[in-house]
Amino acid sequence: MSAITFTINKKLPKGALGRAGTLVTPHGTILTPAFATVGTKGSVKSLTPEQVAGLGAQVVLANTYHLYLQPGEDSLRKAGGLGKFMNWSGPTMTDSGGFQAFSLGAAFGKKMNKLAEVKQSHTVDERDEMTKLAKITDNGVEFKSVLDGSTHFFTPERSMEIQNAIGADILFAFDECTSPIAPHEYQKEAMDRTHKWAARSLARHKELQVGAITPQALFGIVQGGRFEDLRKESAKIIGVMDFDGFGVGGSFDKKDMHTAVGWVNKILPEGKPRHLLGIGDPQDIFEAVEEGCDLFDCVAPTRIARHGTLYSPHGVVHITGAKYRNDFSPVVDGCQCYTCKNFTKSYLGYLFRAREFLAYTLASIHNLYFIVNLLKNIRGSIIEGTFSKYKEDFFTSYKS
RNA sequence: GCGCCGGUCGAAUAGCGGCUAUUUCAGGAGACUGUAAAUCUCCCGCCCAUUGGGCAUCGUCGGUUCGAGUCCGACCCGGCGCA
Repeated sequence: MSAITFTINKKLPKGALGRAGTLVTPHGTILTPAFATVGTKGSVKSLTPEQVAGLGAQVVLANTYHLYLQPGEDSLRKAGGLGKFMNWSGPTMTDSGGFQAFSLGAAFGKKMNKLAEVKQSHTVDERDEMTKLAKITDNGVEFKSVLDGSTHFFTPERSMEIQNAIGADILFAFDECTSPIAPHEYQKEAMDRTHKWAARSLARHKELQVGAITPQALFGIVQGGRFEDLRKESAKIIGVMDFDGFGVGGSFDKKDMHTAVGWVNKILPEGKPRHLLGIGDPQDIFEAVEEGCDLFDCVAPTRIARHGTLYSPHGVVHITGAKYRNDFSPVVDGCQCYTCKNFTKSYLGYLFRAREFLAYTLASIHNLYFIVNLLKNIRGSIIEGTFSKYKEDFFTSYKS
């Protein structure tokens, strides 16, 4: 008995993988494709839950590692779960902490992201190994707290227990997110480990669900990096396990991420939802929806917003640019977000220069609205059968 | 008029004989994809250039020295004190 139900309402024509669906969770319904706003620490940075709901967001994704360190699982459990704690009444999800094996491990202290263009193998500087905050073994991941340096050990079982305490509607299996520059040999090793962890996550999750008052759903995560053989193998193995849905995780080659997503989604069972972890660039979203992804999450909209970069249909706007100093038009003409309906580019640029907190709030509202609304429009276009045209028009206008 | 102190890239600063003149802010351009992120990077005298190179510059003009923002002299500004 699953905690969620997923119904496909309409598919893209000609056997394409994309579809519009309805995902019902214990805390509400998500119309897919959809963008999950990221609230890592139980807060969508700079926004109130009312603002998040007001811009049309359907679901919030938080992070197990961060919430475990602070405020801690006991607090979350006593609060009645993440939703009550943060006053978000809608659906919630939690990432397992697996991503931190990458962000605090291989990527720590480096200029690296999960979409690095892959050219040649890099040598690992051993001094870097000493400073990492995450170390991976077959049993789990040893983390050092980013708050106080204390050491903690996550196993798949522990991640499930903590996520159970946090109480989100949809949980993710504990996985290892690898570096995009890791060689095939290591990707294979990490993938095999992730598969074992998936089975352990699932087993512990099922135990924890026995007699649960509010049921939770668990998504398994496909890994395999940028390699076709590994991606397909991972999709086969994870896809037959008894998960409620799936996450597609890890690193991609920026140029053909959608190809890799396609390999995976052709293999995953059609009837279950698929979440593309950590992807949120507008163009990437179009591609991934076309290749069969239903859910997305990404820190980019809120992060770049706080750093002064705003989305527009023509590409990105650096709002502090000198050319906007006396531009008293909205960021996007006709945009229905609270920010565009009420404020000018000139004012926003000024708020950033003056380091006023309102800058971060207004910019985040605009960017989240842009992405959430984009997914809403994509969904509409799938249902109306105009997806291809909508995508083409968007790409023509949008310059990355 | 005399004496003392001080004049460094938009601002504020460091430098007190040794070669690329420091840092902060302001200004300009970027980056950011399951958040160590209200963060980070680069530029910020002029002229060419593909890496790079050439020429300036520390109030002004002289001087000492192999070498001067740094030492000396005169002058010009500003502040304080005494007449």
